[in-house]
Amino acid sequence: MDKLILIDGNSLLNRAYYAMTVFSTKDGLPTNGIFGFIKLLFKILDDEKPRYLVVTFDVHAPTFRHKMYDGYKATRKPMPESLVVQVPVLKELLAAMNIRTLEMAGYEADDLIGTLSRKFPQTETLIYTGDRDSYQLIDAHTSVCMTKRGVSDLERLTAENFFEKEGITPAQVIELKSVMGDASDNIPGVRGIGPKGALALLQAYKTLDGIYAHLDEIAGSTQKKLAEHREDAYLSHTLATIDTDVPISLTLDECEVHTPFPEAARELFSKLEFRSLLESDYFPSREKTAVQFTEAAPADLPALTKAFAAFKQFAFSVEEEGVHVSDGSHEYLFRLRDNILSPGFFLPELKPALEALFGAGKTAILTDIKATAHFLDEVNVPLACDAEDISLLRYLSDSNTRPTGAKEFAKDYALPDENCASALFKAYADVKGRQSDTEKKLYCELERPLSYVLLDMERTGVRVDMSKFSLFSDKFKGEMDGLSARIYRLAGTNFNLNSPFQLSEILFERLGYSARGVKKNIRGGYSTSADVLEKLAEKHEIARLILKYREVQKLQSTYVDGIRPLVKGDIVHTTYYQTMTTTGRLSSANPNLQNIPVRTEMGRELRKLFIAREGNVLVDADYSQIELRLLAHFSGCKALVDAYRAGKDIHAATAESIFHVPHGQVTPELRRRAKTINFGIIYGMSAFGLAKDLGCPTEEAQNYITAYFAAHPEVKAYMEENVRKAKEDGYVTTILGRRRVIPELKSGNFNQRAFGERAAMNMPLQGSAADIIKIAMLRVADRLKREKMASRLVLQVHDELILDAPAEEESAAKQLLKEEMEKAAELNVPLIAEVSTGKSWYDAK
DNA sequence: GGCTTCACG
DNA sequence: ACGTACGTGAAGCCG
Repeated sequence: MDKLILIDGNSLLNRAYYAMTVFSTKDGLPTNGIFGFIKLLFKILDDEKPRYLVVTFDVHAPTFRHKMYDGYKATRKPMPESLVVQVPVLKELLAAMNIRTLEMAGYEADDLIGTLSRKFPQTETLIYTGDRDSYQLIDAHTSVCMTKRGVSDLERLTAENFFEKEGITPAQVIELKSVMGDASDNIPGVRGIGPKGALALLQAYKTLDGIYAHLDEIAGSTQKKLAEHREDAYLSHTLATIDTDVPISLTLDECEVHTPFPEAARELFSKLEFRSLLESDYFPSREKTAVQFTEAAPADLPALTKAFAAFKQFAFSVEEEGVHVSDGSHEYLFRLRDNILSPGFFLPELKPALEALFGAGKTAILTDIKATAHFLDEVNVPLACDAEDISLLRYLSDSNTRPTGAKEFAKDYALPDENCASALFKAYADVKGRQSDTEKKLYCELERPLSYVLLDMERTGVRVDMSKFSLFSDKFKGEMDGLSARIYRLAGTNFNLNSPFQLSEILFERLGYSARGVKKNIRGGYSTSADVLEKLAEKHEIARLILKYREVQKLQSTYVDGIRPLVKGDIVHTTYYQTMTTTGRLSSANPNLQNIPVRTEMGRELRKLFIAREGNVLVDADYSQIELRLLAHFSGCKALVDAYRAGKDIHAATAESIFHVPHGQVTPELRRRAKTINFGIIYGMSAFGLAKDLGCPTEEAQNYITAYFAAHPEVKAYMEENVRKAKEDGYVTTILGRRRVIPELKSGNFNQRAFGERAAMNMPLQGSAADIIKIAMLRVADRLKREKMASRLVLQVHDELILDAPAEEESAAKQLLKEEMEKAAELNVPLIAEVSTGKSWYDAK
């Protein structure tokens, strides 16, 4: 007999959800319920090998099964938002797997299951649910698998074993419930009679009718209760009875399970990051790549060189164990001794082969052009051919992805590790195939060319004044010694000043300072962050000293001790990451040269470390308020546009309009506040955040926001439209069409959603500024080359570019830099770059 | 390895 | 009705 499986979708999804901790995809979509559900589904398929299977769902439409009973299900807890969002995804997944689902407005899942179980008596029917009502459906061809704890722990109840386990017949399930009721379903039953009483009555009289037919035989209070609640009992009988006559037009054939599942299902599984489930037999095994795999040795070198020279398109990847090269039909691995990429060993021998491989006229498929070029630099092999960068391609299609190596890429394409370079072929074809026109343009005209500019910047590096390190180091050490001694004396004890936990003990326990309103840390200590210390500093010398100590300690550890070991000769080479941020900005690391201090004088002094080469000057240009100008541009806000066109001080102008101050009468304090508010706008301002920054009550901050939006209605409209559209489309875009998908907007968590909204407001501004400076970098690099200048781009700090320029090129470089930066975008307000020069970064400001 | 703190735009 | 600004990288602590 063929088996038919009926699954109560909502019930099992619910069980699966609560059976495991909530986890999500990297995009923030919770998937734990779906995962558990599918795991169970696979187990059912494995164990039962059913020919037919249907998953039913409730439709939460206004019409309920029992309209006449208003309180029905009123006591059930609402589904948590992180489960609600999983329902449509599960349905989509089942559809992709070609699994029949069924839902009908006005009918609960158990009505559909009840009907189906009666509709196909020629099958052996198994019902999977967590709803005990379904026991009434058990008959000779129908059994119920009840979820116990978790999802995979199931109890199977059949016509044979049901009476033994439950002490009643399946038919009596309804009868029992009519008497005892069910609080979770709001079935009243007979008030005052519980499970035990109900069971005893049923054992004596079989049915509800039987009980009432013999009412006079029943003793005292029970009789009284039964008589009083007769109506409730019969209502309950109706409520508890599953409808087995729903008009369903579904044939058995339509319920057939077809395995393996279609390719669409594999894609969705992979999107949901269900990698372990993809290993099951329910997915067609991918065509084994016909790639031959060779562990190549230097002895083969002449032959290899010849073979490599013939490759038109090839994938190349450097891994821990060695170098992989593949032309799609043959993959070579050059194993490196002791897993160390040591340029002194083996690699130089490979040089002729690598030169042949990366020769002009070919195409290299890489996971990272810039990193590969650096690798080739070690053996002096030029990257002379065209190159494709899969990381950049993927980043442009989804900036939320974290950078990964070739092996991680290969995993997504379900190929074995040893073929990782061959997998890059597939990855490349796949990513390229999905590319939109905008992405293509951004890739070909912006990001890929930029990676070569960044490569040059990294190779060039920034010159460092080595003699300054020890001067700073000594100065900072002296400061810290003095400060720590005074701090320990005030504390009355020595402790680890760098431990926030120990510090909080000293401040809030030993010294007993008020911890009112101070945030607690995870380990129970109070926060000792700068804003907390600043409050204490009004009264307490020790807090002032700690703040000073922290500042010096930071300068010493991060900038002096952190950077010094990274200097080669007198040049420091940072690494720019092009696929790290969600907005399109670059990031810088090892060392990070994008956060060199500037805000305090002592910190700013560190910029004296970064100097021009011998006989050169640093030419430094930064955009003036590029994000605010972009806001003016995008929103068309008249006040902002007019102010910028008139060349006004924008923060003063903002102050005038929101504080209603006559022109020219803005105090420095008001201007400072307006500036903070302007920043707040760019960040997707909240009253709370603004209040924290201004150090004023939240209500006051809210008033400022209200005043700002009253004076700038177009900005308000622009922000609202951004959020609205982001919610509709799921993403926001920049001036060049760069996308950021914001999955948080769909989150069930309020904070996550609010975060998504702020990100939706900020990204178009921050991202467009990033786009624009990238254009400027390409043009600056291009012009320097065309004009055969010796000036070199050496630094990018988000809205700032720095050239290391020979003294004789100084004025040409200044002009070129300013011009290209300002011409990089045409906005409806002026785009201004302010340029200055100096021997050091400190002087060039 | 996560948490806290803090440097920058 | 819920706790916050947007985007990064690095250091030190602590388990």
